[in-house]
Amino acid sequence: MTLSDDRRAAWLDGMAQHVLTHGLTHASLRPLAQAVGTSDRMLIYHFGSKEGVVGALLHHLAGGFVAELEAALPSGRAVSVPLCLAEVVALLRDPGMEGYGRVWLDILSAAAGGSAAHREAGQEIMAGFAGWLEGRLPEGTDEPAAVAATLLTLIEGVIVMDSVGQSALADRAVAVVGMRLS
Amino acid sequence: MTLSDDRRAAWLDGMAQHVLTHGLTHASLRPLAQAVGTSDRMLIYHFGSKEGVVGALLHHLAGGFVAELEAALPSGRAVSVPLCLAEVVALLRDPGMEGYGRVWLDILSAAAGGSAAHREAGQEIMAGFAGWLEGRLPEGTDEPAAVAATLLTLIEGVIVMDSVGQSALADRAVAVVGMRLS
DNA sequence: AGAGGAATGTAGCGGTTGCTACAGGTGGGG
DNA sequence: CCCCACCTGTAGCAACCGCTACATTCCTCT
Repeated sequence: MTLSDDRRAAWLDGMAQHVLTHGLTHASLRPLAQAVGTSDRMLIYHFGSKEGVVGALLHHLAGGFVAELEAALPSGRAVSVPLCLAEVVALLRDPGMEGYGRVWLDILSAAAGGSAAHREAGQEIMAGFAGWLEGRLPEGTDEPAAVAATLLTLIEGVIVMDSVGQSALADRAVAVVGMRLS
Repeated sequence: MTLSDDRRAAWLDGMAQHVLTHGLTHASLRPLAQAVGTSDRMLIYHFGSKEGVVGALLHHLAGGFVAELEAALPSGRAVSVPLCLAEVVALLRDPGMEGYGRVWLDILSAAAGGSAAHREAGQEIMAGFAGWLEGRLPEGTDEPAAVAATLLTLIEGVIVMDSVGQSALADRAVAVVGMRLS
């Protein structure tokens, strides 16, 4: 259980990478372990159980997601609410973020299925996203929390529409809301 | 492969019921078969493979979903766009529709994971939902298709927020958009 | 009644799952 | 030096997965 922090972080990085490309739903211990050069035996030993592995991995992914957001759009505040919305949608559609979209839907599915760990990870990711988004709203926005909630909900809808190939509908929605919120 | 239509429909009903309460992601043939009083052997025999079972089941669920929508709000058009939005959100949050929300997220997860069958089912469900929603918009709504796309995307976002216990954020978004769209 | 195809039960195959028992190695403190 | 606690490789277990071979029953058509 002592496992040096370096190695733990390296394992989590490697497993996160594996999950981002292969999905979280059907991730099993042996491929996960192979992705970081160890064995299922060791994952169980150091994390206690698969639940422990997944819990740590979800927490790691939540941090990685906000880090990715801040790395991609670090410049501070957007110049208008519609532009902010458009920027974020474009960012989430970037191929580099594709994996997060997939894992995100896996998390939602598991959370809706009753997994407390996934539900909590979902809340953690959502909180991080909401905080980052609110920080990007133009200075002096009225009711920033309400606007952020609106953008957030709409953006989640865009992710859903994209996942079934209805990006066109999502684009219309973004355009309409952008116009009404300006 | 000949399987009378009655029995096929009964099987699909039973399997749909099972999936609506136990989830689609981890549904396996043996429990599915037991739920309708047959064996995995028979499901494979009549549907060819698990893929065949799931494909038929997804199609059945798509039909069942729109049927449920029309049964719940049959009265025709809403009196205003914000009211329409509020009604639909309330309907989707009804405990009777809970199973569909869960299965919906399972479908999205699988679609994002690359399953063509789930992706197509997602499009079918989305199309049915969009059509029904557009038919509920108040008479004389400007650009009904754009408004429907907006509501649809926002509603998908609400489903997502609800699944991680952030209904409060979703409510704020519904309120804001309702105000701006009136 | 007999023939033949459709439908079904039984049993099991090969694979994967999470997890574990057992046997070692390895390194630092007495 | 030796001992003991930590770490790890090997092998395997029991359960489950989709699927299938084989034998049998059932129904229909002639």
